[in-house]
Amino acid sequence: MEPENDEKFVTALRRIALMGGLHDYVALSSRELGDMLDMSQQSASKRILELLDGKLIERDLGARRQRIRITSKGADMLRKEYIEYQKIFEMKDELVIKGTIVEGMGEGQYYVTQPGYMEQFVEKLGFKPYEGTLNVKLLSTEHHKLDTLRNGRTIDIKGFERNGRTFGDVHCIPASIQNVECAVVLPRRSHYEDVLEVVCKFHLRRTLGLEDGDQIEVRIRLNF
Amino acid sequence: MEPENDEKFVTALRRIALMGGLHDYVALSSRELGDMLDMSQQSASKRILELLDGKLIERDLGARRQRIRITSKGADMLRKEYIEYQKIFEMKDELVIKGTIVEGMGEGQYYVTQPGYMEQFVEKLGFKPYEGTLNVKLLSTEHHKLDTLRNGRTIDIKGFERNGRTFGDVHCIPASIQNVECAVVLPRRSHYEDVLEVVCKFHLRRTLGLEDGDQIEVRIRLNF
DNA sequence: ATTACTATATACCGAGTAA
DNA sequence: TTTACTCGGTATATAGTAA
Repeated sequence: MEPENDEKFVTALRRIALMGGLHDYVALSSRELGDMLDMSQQSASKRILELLDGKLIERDLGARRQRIRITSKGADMLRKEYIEYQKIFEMKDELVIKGTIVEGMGEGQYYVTQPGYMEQFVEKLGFKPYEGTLNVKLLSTEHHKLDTLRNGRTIDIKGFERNGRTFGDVHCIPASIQNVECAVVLPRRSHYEDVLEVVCKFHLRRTLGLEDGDQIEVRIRLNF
Repeated sequence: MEPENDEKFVTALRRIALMGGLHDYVALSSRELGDMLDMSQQSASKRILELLDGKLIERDLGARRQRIRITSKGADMLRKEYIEYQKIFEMKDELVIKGTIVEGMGEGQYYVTQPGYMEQFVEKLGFKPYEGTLNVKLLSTEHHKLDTLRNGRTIDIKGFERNGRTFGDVHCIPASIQNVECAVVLPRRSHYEDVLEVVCKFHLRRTLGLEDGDQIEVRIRLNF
């Protein structure tokens, strides 16, 4: 039983993040880090080497001062803890995400109407979706909330193959827009998407009178 | 230079908090805690003793299963980290608290007009307060935000004595209500108060046309 | 001033075990 | 079953120091 001691890494990462290391390289000597963490320069230097080894930070070792930034792997580690704290202190069961309506390119309709998905939507979401999706582009300030969603419970729609084409797994969460029940489809993590696709029993654009560019709030139910 | 290793304590506290230990005693054996923290039963037992020693948890050592809850000191430790994560991920510099206008009992006026306070208000807040306060009773869902405020920066007004009566320290934070600049006075922690007193250059009730029972939003500036 | 190696001191963990 | 002691092995920290 090895203790897998993430904690000492996260502590250092948090310090670096508070200096802005999530967004850009920050100049940070081992002595400064040591002071912040209440440890010696030597230990801080070692900690930095460990973080580098674990690909949690990247370093630009200049002649005088090294500059450090947090990798996406390191950011994930921090976010995971943040989400735990949110659970502890917020105990919220809904998350509101703001975004604007954008034009769909028809793929929504193409995917939703695939029988392989449609059957599962009906069974797992409890309604037969309208044959098309509403696309909501998230405001940039809301983007990080996708990670919160991905770390919570989701309704998982299994992928399938059809005519030699692969349709991947889809992860949904129940939601509502202006009190109309619906479900959001989480975008793939890898593509760094910022558009939520919303499936609904009704034609949301018509029902709610929405047009491209309108700003809306999607209320997502976390503990369904 | 002793490393003052809070981190291992916070990690255990977080685990306990996720089980509900902030709100009530939770049954938690040293083996279970050990499993959750990836450590042995022996080490978890030791960790529990350390947490007890540091008054971070309280324990009800029953015959079969011990029950543990987090003390207010332990909760503070967790909240402090939570606030760091909020800083990292939210980068917010204001906090909006909702509440309703309630009747003041005249104590606001009594206190504000004490010269010992008034002089400091003028000096440290930058305005001469109207001789009375607006009392805002927080919605119960907003109560926890007081702790966030208490952990951030405050403008501290020193207490004093006068005619044998003791006037305590007062902690203020700059804020605004409907774009009118003001400052909130944090209620004493010990009394578990849920009423914010708002001091302002103007008579807020008259200026904003507020009446008892009206719901308002107080925008509090965190990084003044 | 840096970073980071080596050697030594300290802290920590867990196996064995008692109550 | 519990909790928690002692003890020995190991991991971690720092002082001294090189580059």
